Amino acid sequence: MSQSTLQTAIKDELLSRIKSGHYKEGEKFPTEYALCEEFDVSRTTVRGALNQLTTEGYLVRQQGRGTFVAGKKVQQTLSYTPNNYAAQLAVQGKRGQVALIDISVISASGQIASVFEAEDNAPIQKIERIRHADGEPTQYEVSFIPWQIAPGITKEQAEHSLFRTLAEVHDVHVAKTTEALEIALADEKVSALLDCPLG
Amino acid sequence: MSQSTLQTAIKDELLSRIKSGHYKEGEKFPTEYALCEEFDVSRTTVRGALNQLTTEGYLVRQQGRGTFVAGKKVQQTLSYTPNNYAAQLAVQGKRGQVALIDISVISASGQIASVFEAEDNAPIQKIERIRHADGEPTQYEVSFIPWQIAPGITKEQAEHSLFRTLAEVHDVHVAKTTEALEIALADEKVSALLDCPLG
DNA sequence: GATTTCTTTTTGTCGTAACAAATATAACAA
DNA sequence: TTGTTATATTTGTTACGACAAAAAGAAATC
Repeated sequence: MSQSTLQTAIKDELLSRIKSGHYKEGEKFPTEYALCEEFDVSRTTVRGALNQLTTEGYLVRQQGRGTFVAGKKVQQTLSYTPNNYAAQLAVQGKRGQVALIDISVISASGQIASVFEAEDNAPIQKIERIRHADGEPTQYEVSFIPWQIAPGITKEQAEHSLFRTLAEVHDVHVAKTTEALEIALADEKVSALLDCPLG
Repeated sequence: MSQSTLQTAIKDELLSRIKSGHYKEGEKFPTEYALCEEFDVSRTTVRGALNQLTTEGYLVRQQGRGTFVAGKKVQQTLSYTPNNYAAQLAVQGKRGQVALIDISVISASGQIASVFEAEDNAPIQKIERIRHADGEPTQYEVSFIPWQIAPGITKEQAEHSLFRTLAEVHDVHVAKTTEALEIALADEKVSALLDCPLG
């Protein structure tokens, strides 16, 4: 079946269970030891699978309490940004374009951390883009999204399913990603942004 | 110093070295065993630190070759991330909330002015908001819109237009998502953003 | 009954060890 | 030189074990 590793196999099995609703959302998930027995593997392997699912946003773990299924929550929210913008433009009969200026991962600090109620140094993705309408720039936007919410893509996803899912989706066309994105050391940037006093 | 774990301590140390340019971008990074010796810890711990840095986009690892500092050319993970958003976004649509943090008018300067090809001191509307999903903050966003393009966006409109457009969202499609790469002038950006004078 | 204390459960961290898999390097042969 | 083969390096996976830390639950004490 799974030509990959044990970890991945178990992860896939658990993921399918989650999606099928076998485990109720928001509540209990089998403990590590329970899974060790069920799959007859070591705790290392189980934790590997659970950690993958956690970073991808399917599970939430808490020391001393247990592991919980994360409600479908978040991946959807992001859709509003482009959709909403497209809707606004459609009303005006214009066509939209989005130029990605910079995308990078920074670590949470100060106000950003407090906004998301995240720990310090939690990875946060920062996206800068310019929206165009009919060729003219209309909006300059900076977004901060916690890494857990929009988890980084996994190796598999990057290799196969990504463009397929993109094709299956609406008419979202993604141009090739050619060049270099700057991997900022963006701590300075953030602190600069944070110095921007709010009203 | 670091009251955290060994992993985190080593991760922070390595991260500071990366940022300080101690390790050249795009190329060699010490091997796991080398780091084991240097810090006198087990491979488990070193790998923990390295994996953190990898998922945060600072390192790229390759079996058989080694670990490398993620420079401008090795950014597979990050470059795919926006695609991932696009993929995930179109899959489902649900409800979200938007909290308006601040809306104000600033005068164009530096980077902002050049983005819009506007004169200096041209009025620009600045909007800060936080997007929530299921009560949890998922995105912190700052937008800059020239006054001529969208004159007089009031607080009410900013809060309500979203929900109105949400109704129309379904068949509206994102026309195009291009990724334009600009390398970056990060310093000017920072200072430009710093300049934003609030009322 | 309410509070404190102990015990149990569960996840987090760190260590050791062995092997697999992918790559690089060196040695050798044609 | 070129191609092949063998060897070494390096990261990936899995196992086992021990203890720490956090939370929940039970028991004891006031």
